Amino acid sequence: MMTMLQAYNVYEDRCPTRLVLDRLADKWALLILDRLESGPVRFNHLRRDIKGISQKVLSQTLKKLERDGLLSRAVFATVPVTVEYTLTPLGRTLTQTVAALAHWAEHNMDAVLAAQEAYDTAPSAR
Amino acid sequence: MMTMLQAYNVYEDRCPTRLVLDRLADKWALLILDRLESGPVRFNHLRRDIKGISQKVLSQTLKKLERDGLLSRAVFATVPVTVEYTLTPLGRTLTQTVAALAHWAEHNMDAVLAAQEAYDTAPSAR
DNA sequence: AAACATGGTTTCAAGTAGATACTATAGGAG
DNA sequence: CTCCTATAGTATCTACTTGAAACCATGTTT
Repeated sequence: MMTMLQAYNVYEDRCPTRLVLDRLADKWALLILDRLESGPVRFNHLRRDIKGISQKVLSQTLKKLERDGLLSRAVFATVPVTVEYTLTPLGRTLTQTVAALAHWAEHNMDAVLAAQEAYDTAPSAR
Repeated sequence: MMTMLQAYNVYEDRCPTRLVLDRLADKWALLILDRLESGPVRFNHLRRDIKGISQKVLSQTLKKLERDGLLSRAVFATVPVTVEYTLTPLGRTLTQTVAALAHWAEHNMDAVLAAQEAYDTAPSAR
């Protein structure tokens, strides 16, 4: 299948890639995708693992990611119904990049915190 | 310098990496960092290149990125004053990952749009 | 004098996120 | 029988953030 890569440009306002970037440039979406890398996870399990996310935002974010084809939703008719979220192959192509971003944050925290402190205590007029 | 990598965990609510992820999980910040990869750019040049960004948001985002030590701000006393923004070495370590994310969006647009259409036209109860 | 360029700040309306409470179903404890 | 637990969400209300537009200060061009 041939694709015209030049037809898409994230810098353009009306380019559909902006819609995708909007979705990816979302703290919760990144954390969810990263968390799903190791296998399927249930709703409340995600809620407990990703500290600070609310039920509403988790629900909304999962719905958007499913709509984008990045993860799939499987319902099991267990006693309290179980819902499992799994990365799709498309979603799987993303996680490596996403993980790199999340892990950059972990590795470069010290430098960023130092920069913030230097900035905040700088004597120059700001 | 030894760092305790295990001390940081993006899934934890109060972990400082969350602050960094908040910054990176920002559409405009990603676009700015990506745009600066090829060299220093002036304020209004960024504004024109990144279609749809407002002056206020550009100004605020640049300030945050400068505070985080990801880019530096240089003022030149030209006739209308010129301000140039440049990636710092720290910022430079990020751009490859950021570029990968932006370019994932460009490469996988077709699949995402197809998934959205399939989702929206699905007969299943949603 | 009016328009335009620079790099911003201010203001205000509108949209979004978060906290909390609520729904529905069914098993087990008392 | 009633209460508490668990599941996976939805509804509501408030507080914050975003975006659009106007404004500011300077100086050069028309």
